[in-house]
Amino acid sequence: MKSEEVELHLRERLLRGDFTPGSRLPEVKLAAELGTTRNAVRSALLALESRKLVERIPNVGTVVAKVDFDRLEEIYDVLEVLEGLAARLAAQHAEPRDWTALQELFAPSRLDDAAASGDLETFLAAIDSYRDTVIRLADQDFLAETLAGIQDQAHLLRRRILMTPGRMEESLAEHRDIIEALVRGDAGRAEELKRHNMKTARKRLRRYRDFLV
Amino acid sequence: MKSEEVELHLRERLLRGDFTPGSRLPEVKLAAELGTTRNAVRSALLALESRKLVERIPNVGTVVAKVDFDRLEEIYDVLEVLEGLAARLAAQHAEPRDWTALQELFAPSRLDDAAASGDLETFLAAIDSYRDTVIRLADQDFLAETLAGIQDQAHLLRRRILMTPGRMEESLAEHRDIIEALVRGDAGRAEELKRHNMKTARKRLRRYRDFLV
DNA sequence: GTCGCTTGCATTGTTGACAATCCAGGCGAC
DNA sequence: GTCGCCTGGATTGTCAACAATGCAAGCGAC
Repeated sequence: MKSEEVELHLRERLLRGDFTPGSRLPEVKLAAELGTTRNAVRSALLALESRKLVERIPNVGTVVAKVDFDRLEEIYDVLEVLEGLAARLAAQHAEPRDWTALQELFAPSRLDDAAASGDLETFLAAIDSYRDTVIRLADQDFLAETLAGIQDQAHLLRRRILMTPGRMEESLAEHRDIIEALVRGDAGRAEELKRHNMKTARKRLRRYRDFLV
Repeated sequence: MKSEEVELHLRERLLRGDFTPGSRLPEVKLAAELGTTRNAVRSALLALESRKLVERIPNVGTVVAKVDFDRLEEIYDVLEVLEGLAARLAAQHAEPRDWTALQELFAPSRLDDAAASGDLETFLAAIDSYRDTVIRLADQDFLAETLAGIQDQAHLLRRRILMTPGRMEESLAEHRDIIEALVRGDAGRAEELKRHNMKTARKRLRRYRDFLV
């Protein structure tokens, strides 16, 4: 198992929440588990540190990054303008027919059941489709990379925010509005609506603060 | 010389433009130059790769990152919304008296000579003061880190854009407007003006494309 | 001349052993 | 009992030697 595979593997597990924040990630143990060398694990952890997914304390060890609440609010501020930018660029670059798949996915009554019953995985998959489509149509590699790096850090919280009462319905309605603006090619409105969507997420982050952390 | 010192040292030189893009950075040669070990250089280069300042080609070597023009336009799109965000947050968080130093620095006729005579270093120092002040007053660590990482990648071009005819005067006028809005605490206007400032920089990037690369 | 092969060099990649560091637990002085 | 010291174990950090890789120059066949 090469260093990059180890990094990918660990990243998956970290994003899924398999490791509890603050728990230790000893190089030798991981190397044994994954059937690889300590160095491969080591450089993978080094890379994950630069993504802020783990924290390395010199001569002590590596621990899973803790979610700092104030920092998460800051992350959402940044995400707001960047996701808004992505929506704007996508609206500018795309043709109406580029949106058909997304339109169908978010068509009336298509996702209402998932939202009402709290089917997180289905709903998350839909939101991810939105993201992937927008980022692809925005056609900006640098923005895509930047967003990916930031979203990694907010990934765990995102799931929990969606689990707060009524969030899926709220988010669903907001995304339907956004997509409508995107299809119309109304870049300014799409940006505005996406930023609004991030703002409402951020409000919940603050409101349910004690439950989410 | 420890790995982090090597990284800092190389970063300085890369940002100053000491190495021509595409030139090679052999681990052994650098280690000898800096009086350190190959390992220290190696991990420094690894870290610089994640900042996109150098490019590492497996089994071949490390080269100074080339400036890809399309990518730089994308970077400026992202910088536009993030610097705008920083200005907005700073205007929201700061008191009028927080701006006195910046006001004095950008006071009428203070920087006009530097702009007119093309004194890049003086002018850059002033712009850096603006940045530092805004980022400090915005008081958001995450935004500061994100911006720092991105600005590193655009640093070389920034100097060249300022050298295009009339840019310093243009930028000076724009910054005076921005600062005026900041002092008034007009967050929306400050954001708008800073974004405008980045847009005019981006226009020059495009206009002088062939000269800048 | 040019194509393909080979050989040598420069460079990075990997490995294993050893050094440095930190932390916890135990032990003794008071 | 508590404070301070010390020691053992766990973990990361460093190093030097060796392996693997890729590139370019040189050489020969045609």
